Amino acid sequence: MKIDSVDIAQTSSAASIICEALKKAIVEGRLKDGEPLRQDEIARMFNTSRIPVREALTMLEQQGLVATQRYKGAVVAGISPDEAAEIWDFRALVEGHVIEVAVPRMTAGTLAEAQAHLAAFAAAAGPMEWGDWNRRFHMVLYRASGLTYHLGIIEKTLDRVDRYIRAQLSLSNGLARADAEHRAILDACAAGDAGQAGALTRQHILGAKANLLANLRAD
Amino acid sequence: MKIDSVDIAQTSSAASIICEALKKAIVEGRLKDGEPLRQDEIARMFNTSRIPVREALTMLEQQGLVATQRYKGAVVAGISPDEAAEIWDFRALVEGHVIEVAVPRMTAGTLAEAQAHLAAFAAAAGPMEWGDWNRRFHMVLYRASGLTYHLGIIEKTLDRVDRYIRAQLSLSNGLARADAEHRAILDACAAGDAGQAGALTRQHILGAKANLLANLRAD
DNA sequence: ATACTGAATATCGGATACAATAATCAAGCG
DNA sequence: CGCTTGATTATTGTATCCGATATTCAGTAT
Repeated sequence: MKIDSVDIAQTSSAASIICEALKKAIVEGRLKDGEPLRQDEIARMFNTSRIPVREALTMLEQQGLVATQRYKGAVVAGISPDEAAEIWDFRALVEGHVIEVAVPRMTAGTLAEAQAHLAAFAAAAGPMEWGDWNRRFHMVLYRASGLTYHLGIIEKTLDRVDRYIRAQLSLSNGLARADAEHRAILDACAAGDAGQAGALTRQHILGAKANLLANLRAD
Repeated sequence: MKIDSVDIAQTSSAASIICEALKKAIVEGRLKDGEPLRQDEIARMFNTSRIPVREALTMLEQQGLVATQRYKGAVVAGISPDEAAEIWDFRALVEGHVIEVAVPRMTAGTLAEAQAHLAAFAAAAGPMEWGDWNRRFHMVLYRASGLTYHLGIIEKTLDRVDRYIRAQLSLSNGLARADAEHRAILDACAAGDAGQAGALTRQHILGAKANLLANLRAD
């Protein structure tokens, strides 16, 4: 076999492509809470029938990103202050644990990558990029844990709340504060102090929770 | 309005009915790991077309209960020893935390209900019932926490592994040991000792993990 | 006998068409 | 004028049909 081979496997169906596109729009906050998602309209956007659209919406509903009512359609699922408070507590619990497992397994490459994401975060120009680099920074550290199941749950949870995190980063001091805390977390990781990394991560998340709730209440 | 009104709302579509039925069969272990799920076969069973079947399968895939390959179909998703180990650690983390939150919020009714489930558990006759009452016992205690998001994650995780728990309960000493540990947990709850309840729950889960891994390795 | 080739079958992904339900709106009645 | 009632429209849920892909198996050549 002397020719170069390309993996031609179509691993992605129309449904999953549509799902990913919608998910991205929701996570980035381009689709607002409660905004209805019409099957016909989406089908026309992607030049497909409604069948794959319906499967995409089914996936998103399972992920908690949209809420569907029979014969009434799907809307972007919002989040109540109570839910928000609980989800941030959950994040502190799980992400705090995962980073403690991760620290002793981090390589020089892990730390370098996290450092690079931190620099990109500081240099980024708008809420979209801030959110992206923020998330990448944390996930690189978590991924060193090798805890696949935990990581999947974390990703799902972040998908659910990423747009609120982006909004918080945009507020006054949000960016500077996050940056300082990120550096402290990374220092603890570099020092191999798992307990400290866990404690700082929990503080980071619970501090964000307090800010978020204060702002949600302001509305 | 003087007549009795019945909620005639059809909250359940064909897809969700099929999904629940398949989920029950998988969770109870009646469908074995790797067993293929043919669309038209299932469609015939429920007297529907394949469309709602496909939506049910996408739901189950999102929940991690089936694995789908494009143009090849869906099979019941098994679990590797590594995944099992990680999932039990996750359970210890989350369920341990949730019960600590729950203890101070438990009412006399909560404890009575848990007690009743314990009795039913001891009186039950086979692996199916053991599994059901075991799960109900734990969930009643967790539910007192009021932590909706955490509870949802716990339910999803238990769906994923319930058949393995059932299998473990059927093994020698599995039942007696679980019963003794359940009583200890309930006692701690009744005494209002959240820390103790959390510690016992974690032991309960991590002990089960050790048993499970020993048995998985024996194969 | 074995390995390759190609047709036949089984199964899945998607498009079109129809049925069921909800939302809108106009007409009639008090 | 407000409320109800019925028809119209919009949207969703499901069935049927068609094209795409994978699998199986018979046939053939080496």
